[in-house]
Amino acid sequence: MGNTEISIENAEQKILTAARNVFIRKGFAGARMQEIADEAGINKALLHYYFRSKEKLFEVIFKESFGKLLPELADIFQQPGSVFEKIERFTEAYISIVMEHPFIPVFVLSEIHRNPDEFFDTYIRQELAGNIQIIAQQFAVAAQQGIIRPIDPRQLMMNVMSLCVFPFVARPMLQRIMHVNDAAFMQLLQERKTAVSQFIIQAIKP
Amino acid sequence: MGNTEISIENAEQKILTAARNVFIRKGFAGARMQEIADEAGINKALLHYYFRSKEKLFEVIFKESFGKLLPELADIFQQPGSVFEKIERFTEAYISIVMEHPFIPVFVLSEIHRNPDEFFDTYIRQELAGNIQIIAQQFAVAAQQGIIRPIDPRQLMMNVMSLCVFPFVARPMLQRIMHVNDAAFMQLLQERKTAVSQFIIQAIKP
DNA sequence: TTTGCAATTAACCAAATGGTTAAACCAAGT
DNA sequence: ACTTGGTTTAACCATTTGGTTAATTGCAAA
Repeated sequence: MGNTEISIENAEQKILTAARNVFIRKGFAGARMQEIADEAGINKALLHYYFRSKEKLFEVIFKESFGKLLPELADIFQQPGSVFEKIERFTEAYISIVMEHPFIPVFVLSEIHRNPDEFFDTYIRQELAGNIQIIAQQFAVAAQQGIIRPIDPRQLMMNVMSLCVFPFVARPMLQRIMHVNDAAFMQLLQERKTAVSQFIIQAIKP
Repeated sequence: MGNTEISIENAEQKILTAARNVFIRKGFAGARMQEIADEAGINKALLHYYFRSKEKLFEVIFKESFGKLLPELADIFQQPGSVFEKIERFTEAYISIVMEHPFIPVFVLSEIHRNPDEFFDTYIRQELAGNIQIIAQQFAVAAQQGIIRPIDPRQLMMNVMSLCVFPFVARPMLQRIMHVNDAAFMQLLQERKTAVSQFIIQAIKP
């Protein structure tokens, strides 16, 4: 009966999955090791056997999640193309990736409040800081050349981020406000991949 | 020496101020009653004397904060005016109010994850649910009449909210990314009051 | 001055929590 | 059969935490 592929997960995987869910529901401080153990169907001591501490466990999950997002996004503004193309690629990539890992923005949000400096030093300063300067510069140049309407590049950057991130962090409220179930919300996000870039481009094209 | 106006706060006020700060820094689960007491410069038992429990204390602060925002926003879409005017008023009002109470969006965000149903039932369903339907309806009608470009009203609503809320919840990261101090960030928010509505209107006008 | 009542505190408590330990389990190798 | 190694568990521990209690303080009315 060879079938240890998906049906039977090993303890480590079960822990990671359970921990991810609990951390999402409760946040870092609110999460309980016992609850994670219960949800994983294993003994609490096993958590510490595989991952030394609550902090370490969270770190593993956080890095694993966030590590998926950063490189792909960083890449986009390196490659050639017009500002419009880059915005299209960025929003499409961000929403696509995060649709498959919806917990990432919530984690990031909670981390930047819990530990802003360490978060920034660990993930942003090295991997993104340069790119962000480049993006702002590209926006500024485009505005100067009349390729896009005059706009503070920092406001534009905030706008792009806002439109991508917010639906994921506000999802529990948005679904209730708009009376949409999970499937319908995923459909909205699907449409949003192009809706956001169209919205932005319409707003900034001369 | 009559001067018990501002300089000398009573214990209750000191507690509320301290609690607000600690809840912002640590979130509900991460906040410690002892830390609040220390920051208020009073004994921990006094917290329970004035506010029965941690939950109650948080509730008082949350309601007090959120109560400032809701009525003013709800009002805007009731009053007459074009869609454009309403968007202008909404973004201006939201950013203005929240600039003076920057903790509100963070509280709301954490509450909709901690207790989505209760939050929705308590604050949204009664006070805003109707208005939100009205807004969506107004957007839909405007699109149909060609007053604004064709756009899914739900996407447009999410866009408006995104652009207003995000800078406040992502502030610790944004300031580091953009290398701006508190004063400069406030200046950015100040400019954002009109920048956001201009951005939206530019995006949706035919 | 005394009484009374709200405000404030130190000391305490039970429950919860992250983490540890020593023993048991179990599959593979000999 | 027996050892060996990683895996898993039950029981335990020290500390933290929200909350309580009983005593003290301060102050205004009688």
